[in-house]
Amino acid sequence: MIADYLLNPNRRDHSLDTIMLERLGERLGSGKQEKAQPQSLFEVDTGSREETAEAAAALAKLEPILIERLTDQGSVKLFTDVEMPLVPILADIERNGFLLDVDGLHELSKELERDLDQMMASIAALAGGEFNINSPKQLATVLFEKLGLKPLRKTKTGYSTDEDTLTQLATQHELPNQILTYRSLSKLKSTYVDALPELVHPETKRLHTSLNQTVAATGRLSSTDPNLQNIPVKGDYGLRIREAFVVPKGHELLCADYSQIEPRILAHLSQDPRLLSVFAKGEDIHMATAMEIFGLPSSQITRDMRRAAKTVVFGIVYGISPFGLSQNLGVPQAESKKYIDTFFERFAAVRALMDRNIAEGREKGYTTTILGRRRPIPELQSGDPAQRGVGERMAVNSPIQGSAADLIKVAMINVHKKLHEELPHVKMILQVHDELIFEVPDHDLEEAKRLVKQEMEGVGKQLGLSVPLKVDLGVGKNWRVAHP
DNA sequence: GAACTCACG
DNA sequence: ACGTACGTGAGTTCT
Repeated sequence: MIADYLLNPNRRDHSLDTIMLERLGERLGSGKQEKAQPQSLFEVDTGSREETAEAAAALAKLEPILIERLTDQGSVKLFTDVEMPLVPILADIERNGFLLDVDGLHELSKELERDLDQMMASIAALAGGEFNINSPKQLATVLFEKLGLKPLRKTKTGYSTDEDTLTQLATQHELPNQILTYRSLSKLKSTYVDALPELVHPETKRLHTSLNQTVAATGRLSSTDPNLQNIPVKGDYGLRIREAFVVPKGHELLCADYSQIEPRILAHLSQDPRLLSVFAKGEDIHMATAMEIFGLPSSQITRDMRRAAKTVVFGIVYGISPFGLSQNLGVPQAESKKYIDTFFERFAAVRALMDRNIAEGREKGYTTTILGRRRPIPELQSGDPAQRGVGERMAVNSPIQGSAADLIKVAMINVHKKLHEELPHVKMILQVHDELIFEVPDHDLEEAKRLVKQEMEGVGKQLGLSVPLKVDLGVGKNWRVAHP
């Protein structure tokens, strides 16, 4: 929606200041459909470039207060210094767009249609009749009444048929596996392969997403219409969808990922000596935690042990419970509890950080990130223990996820500035939480790689991080190949 | 429009 | 005793 607006030829000559005001209009909009509705600020366009710039600067100063007043629904939003300078950069990204291989997706659609037709017949045979596989209700009837399989979990309205359930049911019957495959193909076809080409802009021939700065509670961006932050990255068909994200002739796609950004922030915030040492030495974090958790030298760490350690670290960042970890790893709760206990023994400062975050959240009503971004967590004051649990996990996770969002926002500002000065033909075309994507003319490639890596990693020092930041680069003619 | 499911970091 | 990992957006079905 916003992208459409910015692409309107009648508005192309408007100054960035005007665009910033437009973005403020979006930011102050109320709901999903309403986001581009003009609010009073939206109308502030004096017709004079200087006056408009002045108004924008004034708004930038007032903004935290404005936001606080206008979103006064128990959720106070305060904005740090990164959001305003990011506004024209997001507008740039939206205007640039991502080139899509529409013909390739059309081919893929036909293949998927054939596969789905075949699977539908085979599923009908196994189920003893045709039914709508996309209907969880009808599927539950087939699985749990017709075939008599044992339901595992309930939803509000009936028995669950989600991926986790079907994976477990697969040991009893052949049907669940086929359903899983059918579902995943159907998802890819409807959400991506068929939907994306419809959203290509008729003039630019590109996909222009909208990047929202006011949706995610932690300070992350979100992406809509289309969401380009959840393009598939796994499986044969998923990878073929990524192949459809391409660059024009004479260009390369450059992808730059922060490596292990959240564990690095965990190390910084906790100041845990072992974690700090792992990153200072450039060691493999998951191997290192596996060695600590299992008490074994690296030579004796198996792939499964490393995978378990990786899951434990994720769990810590999310505010873990032994139950959740045991579900995720498929091990008994007693075992997952041992992993967690041992982790906290070896990385004691991490537990202290979690306790600190929860205590701060409870006392102040909000948590904070590296740049001072606040997230209100009223759940911590709830009388309901389950709700408090929810709040505690938010209090553990928000400073980490939110600080990562801070870092990449600063990186975007720095990279954008340097590109403008040194490589004006390089376009930033997407951000996916810990990853920036650029469209680069062939002759700029080597310099762009150097610049992007240097600026992204440089944010660590700039913000006083106690760990080095590491950026992995990938280059190619499409997103599948270029993804590091 | 709610509920369910599943795509991503 | 109880529910159970953080943050998103979108397509489909059904009420």
